[in-house]
Amino acid sequence: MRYSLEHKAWNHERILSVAARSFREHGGDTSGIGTVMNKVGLKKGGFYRHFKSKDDLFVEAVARALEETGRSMEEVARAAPEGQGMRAIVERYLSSGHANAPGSGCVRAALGPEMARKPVAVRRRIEMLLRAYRERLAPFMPGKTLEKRVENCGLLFSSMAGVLMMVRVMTNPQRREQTLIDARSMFLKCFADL
Amino acid sequence: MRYSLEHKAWNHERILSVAARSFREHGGDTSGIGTVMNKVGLKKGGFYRHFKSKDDLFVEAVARALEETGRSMEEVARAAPEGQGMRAIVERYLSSGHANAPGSGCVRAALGPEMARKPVAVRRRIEMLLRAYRERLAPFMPGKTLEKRVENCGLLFSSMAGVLMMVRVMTNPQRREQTLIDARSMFLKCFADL
DNA sequence: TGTACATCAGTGAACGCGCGTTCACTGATGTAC
DNA sequence: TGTACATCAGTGAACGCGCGTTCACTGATGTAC
Repeated sequence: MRYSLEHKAWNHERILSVAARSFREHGGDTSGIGTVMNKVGLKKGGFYRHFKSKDDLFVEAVARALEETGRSMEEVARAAPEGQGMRAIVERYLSSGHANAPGSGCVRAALGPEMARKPVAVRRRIEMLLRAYRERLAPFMPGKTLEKRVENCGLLFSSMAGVLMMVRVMTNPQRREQTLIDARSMFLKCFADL
Repeated sequence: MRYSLEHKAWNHERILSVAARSFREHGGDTSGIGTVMNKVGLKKGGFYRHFKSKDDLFVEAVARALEETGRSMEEVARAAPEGQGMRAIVERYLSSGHANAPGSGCVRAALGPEMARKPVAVRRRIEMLLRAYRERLAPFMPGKTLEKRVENCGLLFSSMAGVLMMVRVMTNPQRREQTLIDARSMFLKCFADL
């Protein structure tokens, strides 16, 4: 081969990383393959050596984003005092930092409706990723059974994604922050005793 | 004038109506001006006699959608027994019917991230529309003061939009319905005593 | 060890297409006289 | 009442542009002998 296997894996990684950020920042329809490839330092023609199609890249970028967010949430929950995992998650998710950095944030809040419009085949792959995410963070959720905790995990993150998404529409930083404060206390109160 | 004033107003209305549906169904970036105009029965060149730009149409379509959803929610809340307004709203919003009809549903769940990516000038206009919506439905919300009810209205609809959006990603109708049921009882429980 | 060949990541040009926007023009109507 | 003119919603063609995808080709490397 012309390039070593590590070389290819490395570029694959970089395309994914740039796409995951670009899609969340500007939307999937607005981020072109050409732009992504140029940012990586390659020409757009080379894209199809790495991915079957743009939708294929989309799914892998969603996977990457969910893995990152999931890891971040898990870390913050583990670092919290005993029994305060969910509080830590809510506070991290509904933070100004998260609201101001969609490119490295939760993919639900950035691409939710776009995911919903994808063909069934694409959505099925995304569903599996979302299930893995729910199960990963379920241990920190309230609920008597594991099943309940997984369910609550889904509801909590979907709801918070909606709030984050609408906070990002707001133009006034004070109002954004105040809404996040209100939302944090609302979610902590609501999900404390489920 | 070539056409009467009513004629122009009527076409303006129809462009808006088609766009509001098309944007919510396929996304703003994916619905072209040409497609919208053709669906109305006009050529795309005529678009600029009615709107300054596509972003201008976007804002007016959001306004139209929020007005429709707001009216529907207000109706359902008024029709409910005394004190059951919010319950009726939650049940209508988190219904299968709503989940299956994004084109005529809540614009937050369909275009939230897209709105968040618009330039500040556009977002400011949308903010005003959202405020009007919150104030319209605040009477049915829990909260000791009007201010609290308005705030809770914002949080409730943002959260529900997140859930609706993620339900639309799901491919299995049973799972969609079950998630909506779970979400309804969660929101009713949470927002009952705020 | 040296040579011939196969592999394949990346290139660059091309494909057809639809995008948002502009503009000279049309022609039916309303207005002025 | 009849005529001349102004208005302007809608047309159709053009603008430059970027899109996703395909493909013949390049050329450095790995493999086979």
